[in-house]
Amino acid sequence: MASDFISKTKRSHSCGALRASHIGEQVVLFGWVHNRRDHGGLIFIDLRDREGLTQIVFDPAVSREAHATAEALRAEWVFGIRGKVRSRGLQFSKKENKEVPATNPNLATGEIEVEVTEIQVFNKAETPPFEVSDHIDVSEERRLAFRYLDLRRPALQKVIMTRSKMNAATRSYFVDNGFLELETPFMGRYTPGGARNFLVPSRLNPGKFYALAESPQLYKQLFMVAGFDRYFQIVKCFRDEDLRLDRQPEFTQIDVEMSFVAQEDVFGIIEGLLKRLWKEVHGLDVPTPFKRLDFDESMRRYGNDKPDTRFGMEHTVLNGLIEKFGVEGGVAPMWETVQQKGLIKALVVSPVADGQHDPGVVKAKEEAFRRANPNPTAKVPPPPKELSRKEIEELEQYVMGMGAKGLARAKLAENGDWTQAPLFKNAKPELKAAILEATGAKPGDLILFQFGPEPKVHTIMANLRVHLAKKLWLIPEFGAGGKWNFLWVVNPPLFEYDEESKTWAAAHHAFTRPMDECLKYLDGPEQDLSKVYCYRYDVVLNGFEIGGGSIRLHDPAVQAKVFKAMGITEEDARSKFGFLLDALKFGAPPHGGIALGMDRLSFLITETESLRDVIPFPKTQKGTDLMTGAPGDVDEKQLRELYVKSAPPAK
RNA sequence: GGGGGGUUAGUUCAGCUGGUUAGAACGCCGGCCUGUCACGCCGGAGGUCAGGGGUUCAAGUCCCCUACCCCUCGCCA
Repeated sequence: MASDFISKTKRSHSCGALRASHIGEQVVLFGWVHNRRDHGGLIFIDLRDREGLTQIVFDPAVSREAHATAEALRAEWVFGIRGKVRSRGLQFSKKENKEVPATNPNLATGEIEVEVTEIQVFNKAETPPFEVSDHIDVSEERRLAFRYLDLRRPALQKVIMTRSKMNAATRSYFVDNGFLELETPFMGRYTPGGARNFLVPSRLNPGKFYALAESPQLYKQLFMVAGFDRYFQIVKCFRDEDLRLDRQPEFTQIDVEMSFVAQEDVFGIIEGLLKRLWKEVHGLDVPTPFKRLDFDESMRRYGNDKPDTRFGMEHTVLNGLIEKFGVEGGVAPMWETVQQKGLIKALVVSPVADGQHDPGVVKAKEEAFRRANPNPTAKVPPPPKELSRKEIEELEQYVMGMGAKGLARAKLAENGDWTQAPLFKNAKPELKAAILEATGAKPGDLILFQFGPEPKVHTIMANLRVHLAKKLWLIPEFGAGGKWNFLWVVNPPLFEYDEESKTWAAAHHAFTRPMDECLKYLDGPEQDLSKVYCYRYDVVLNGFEIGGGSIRLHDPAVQAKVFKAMGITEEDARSKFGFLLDALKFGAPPHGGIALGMDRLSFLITETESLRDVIPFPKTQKGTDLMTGAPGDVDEKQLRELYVKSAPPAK
């Protein structure tokens, strides 16, 4: 009986533990059939648990009974064995024409095997819908539907276990630094603004709803008011917004708040944490402090506030130049953009020199080619130096998908002519020369242009820049490529002008502290909301925002001015955040904090493709769970109990 | 809400300009095999071509609608 074996027999080792030093020992292993190789006489099985694989051998000369049982074993059956560790012995090598040790260098336990004397099958398994193996290709859809099988795959297990290690390291780091791990409610009051909330109807309060917390933001500030001084929490947050490869509706933050600190104190703590995590996971020493980049400069050079600084191709703003030449410059659409207070940006794509490609990408493409072309004399195509005309046309389709009207470009011939550049047909030679000067473009280069409304141009050019870097193998499709470029993006403006409503709105949450030297622009004779910068910061890694925070406004007087500037009446403010405003009146310490995206951190540190690879049970892009079928129907009675009526749109 | 890509055997894919019996690899089943390790060899089974509608003598292939998956803009810190 299975239970007998378990109750009488203790597991002695994991499947990743045994080494040559164990040879001769009696051991007991439990695990799953990972792979079987039946030679008729001998049967080899790779036994798998979360720690690794161990080859076990069934030899009829050792145990006829165990061998007979092993003949029936199939993939993913669960069983336990008792046996003796032995050396793998010798194997004839044709290459070396002699006997060599039969070790498997691919396995940590490759020096040994276990000769089975007793076996107990705990459970059979149906043939799984896909192999539990790292080397096979299965659609993510299938994998999500059978997530518990997918989670058996060693590569995915490793990622999930790394995440567990990160959680432990994070807790110990913060505790070591005097932080308290404090909990906050998930179910709170709905407050407008920011992300859309998931709502939970209240049965005890007909017609009322809780909102699931999009973050513990307000609560953690209350912890500071309450005097806890240093808070952290590894906490789930909920946002009912569209998903992306780096966005899930429920996700985990490392949430932090500190009293009596300035911006640099927060940076120091977070740099220390990230240093610790990279040391723990990769054994790497991440250099600190991280680089600091002004928000405005980031927008100018990269078009977004989370630049990937692993490669160049920075943007050049041409507004000044076009304005100087005026309509006589000969590029009417750009001149019009200047008139309409739009933005004109250029980006230079130079031929990629040998050795500038990402070595990982080169290697991966080579291997893929070798797999597809087994003939060893087949010549591997070289890495791309530049874009073909067809690829440039594809780029145009790509940017038009983001709402661009087209992709203006100029290919610089060796003789200095501008080709493929109808837009510059009538451009003054002096203007062209000035563009070359500003962008640094040389013969052989390709210059790409966007002009139009500022936010759109930024977005398109930012995405185009990354797209090109991947296309030209400057960075891998995913993963770090050996470069971990951490960066703080700092000093953003506090307000954002909203074209639609013609008002200034908070670009961040309403409790971000303006810089002292900007206070005079909040109101009075010098008022100019575009000049109000604030203590707000994002920490960025290789083009992903991994966290963001701010120093908070703890002074009710300044708070009142900010609300007024945003057109929020005292009444409004009271109804939205009355409890926090009250709290600030009772002696709030200066405080500030940050929240790091734990999922993003995990997926970057493990160099996986998507957040779904570091979340054990993730949602699809439509927010569904392919395994459980959530979200699902509920019956009328349940809805009635909650005083809720459901009215989905007719098909 | 918009743009792009996809859905063919259990899995990953091929299937040309519409043409008569829809293929491959892996997996699965059976047989053989005492040193394999993504074992090997021989044989076999396995298909609602996502669903619905249309065009046609004829549809996996062309057209329309729907569903689902992925990337992305908007949205989202």
